[in-house]
Amino acid sequence: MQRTSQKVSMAVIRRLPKYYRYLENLLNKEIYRISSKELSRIIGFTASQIRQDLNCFGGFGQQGYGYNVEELYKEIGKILGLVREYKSVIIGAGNLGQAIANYSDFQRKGFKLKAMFDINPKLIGLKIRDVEILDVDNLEDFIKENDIEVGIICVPFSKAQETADRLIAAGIKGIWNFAPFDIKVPDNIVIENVHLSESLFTLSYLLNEYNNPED
Amino acid sequence: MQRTSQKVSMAVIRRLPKYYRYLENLLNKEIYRISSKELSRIIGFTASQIRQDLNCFGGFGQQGYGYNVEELYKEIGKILGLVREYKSVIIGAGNLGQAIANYSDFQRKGFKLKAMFDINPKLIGLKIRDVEILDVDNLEDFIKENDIEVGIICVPFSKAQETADRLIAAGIKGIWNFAPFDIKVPDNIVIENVHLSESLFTLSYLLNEYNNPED
DNA sequence: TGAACTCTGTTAATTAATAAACAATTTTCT
DNA sequence: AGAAAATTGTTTATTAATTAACAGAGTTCA
Ligand SMILES: NC(=O)c1ccc[n+]([C@@H]2O[C@H](COP(=O)([O-])OP(=O)(O)OC[C@H]3O[C@@H](n4cnc5c(N)ncnc54)[C@H](O)[C@@H]3O)[C@@H](O)[C@H]2O)c1
Ligand SMILES: NC(=O)c1ccc[n+]([C@@H]2O[C@H](COP(=O)([O-])OP(=O)(O)OC[C@H]3O[C@@H](n4cnc5c(N)ncnc54)[C@H](O)[C@@H]3O)[C@@H](O)[C@H]2O)c1
Repeated sequence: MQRTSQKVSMAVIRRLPKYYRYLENLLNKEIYRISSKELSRIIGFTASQIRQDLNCFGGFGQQGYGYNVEELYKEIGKILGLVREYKSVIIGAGNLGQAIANYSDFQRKGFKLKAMFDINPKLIGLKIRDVEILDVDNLEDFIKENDIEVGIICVPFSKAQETADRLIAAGIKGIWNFAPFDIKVPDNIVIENVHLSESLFTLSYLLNEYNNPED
Repeated sequence: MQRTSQKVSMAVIRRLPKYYRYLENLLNKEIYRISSKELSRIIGFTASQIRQDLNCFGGFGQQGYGYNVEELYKEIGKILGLVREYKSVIIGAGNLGQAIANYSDFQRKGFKLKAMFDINPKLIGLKIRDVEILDVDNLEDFIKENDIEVGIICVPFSKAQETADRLIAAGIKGIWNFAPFDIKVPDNIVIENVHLSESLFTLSYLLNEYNNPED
């Protein structure tokens, strides 16, 4: 077990959700024990990296045996903070906002959607899966009154920063942003920018790289 | 200019779309010249990294002057392969598939949506922005007849790999996958897995890290 | 025009991330 | 029970990524 709790690198942190997903799959297959070597084979990281990653948070394995899948799954869930609920709201109830609202997996992992907000009168008052679309004018009041912690930004990119600023002023703790804009937040606020177009353009690059081999 | 065209690292490649986006913003603000130092200030990478990244592909700047924004934007567009069209299809016309189909930005960057496919008879025959939802039974024929290059997977995770296999067998070149499953593809096929839940769980981790400072 | 200044491209130095190695411990099997 | 095999946690080595440094080329402006 790591004694000195020094800062864990983002590279490690971003691998944790992948471990979590693969462990969940193992449990669903009723596999209750796994070695770093075998996990390496299915997840694609080296066994060494898996052991080192996990050891950033504690010694969850046992020499000669490996890891108990259920225990490790629970531990990583704790590390990721998936052991409690996060009251959340979506701002921008358009195509993407509605798609996310309709997606139950995030709710099941603790992200409870309490309301959606929009500026378009035609959308205000509608419900998506029991969650009402409210007038964005009520955003601050709702966040304060309901102790909302997470805001999911699905507004056009030109409104993304101002929406974030309103969320932060109202007391939000974290922002999940889908607008193609790098939202700036103060140090005590957590931001995760998604940027789907960057993923698509990477695909585009790789498509051409293959067509024009440079080696 | 880099003489030997050695392999560019994925770290660099994944930064290119960000350069592209910021340069587009600069052009919209009618800024036609920029130094690595100033770009560093607005994009958040070090000036040194910017110069080194760009130099993987050529000497686009000029000593004493900086970079011509329009020229650099065009060059990166070429590098990313955003100078031609990619005929694409979406498989899975549910919440996310429809949201992506309704999003015009990707089309504007060259990703032309030619059809959507679903297994649900209630959806088959409907149109999203002039694009028809077809029976997934016709997937292979459509891809071959229309020279489709890119498949966007929006089916449930349990159908993701088999959908990919069908796409590949039919001659697709690249796959953009939104299902929470790491799709395996042969070497000559490009895959970009999105994994929104990994992004959300990273946010969750960071929310808790802040609450339990470890330093 | 020319001196002072700017800024790139590129190499060198530093830091971070990944992989390998291995002692210590536990399991497995006879 | 005891030897052989397996597997972790952790240290060390290696590779990759980032940052710094700076010569040389080009710009700016009096
Ligand atoms: N749909 C996609 O597939 C997709 C993909 C990548 C990125 N995005 C990004 O996600 C965001 C949403 O995309 P979309 O396709 O859902 O767009 P959309 O136009 O369907 O929805 C945007 C919604 O935001 C609302 N809105 C506008 N200003 C607002 C404000 N100030 N406060 C509250 N609501 C406001 C609009 O009324 C609209 O309902 C955009 O930034 C887009 O660039 C979307
Ligand atoms: N909606 C989101 O916000 C979101 C977020 C993250 C990930 N995802 C992932 O994206 C995928 C789609 O999500 P969704 O919310 O749109 O789900 P959805 O259920 O709304 O849509 C899935 C669609 O796929 C169709 N389908 C099922 N099997 C098929 C097959 N074999 N061939 C063709 N079509 C088939 C279904 O009929 C349905 O219309 C899922 O894998 C989901 O996990 C969605």
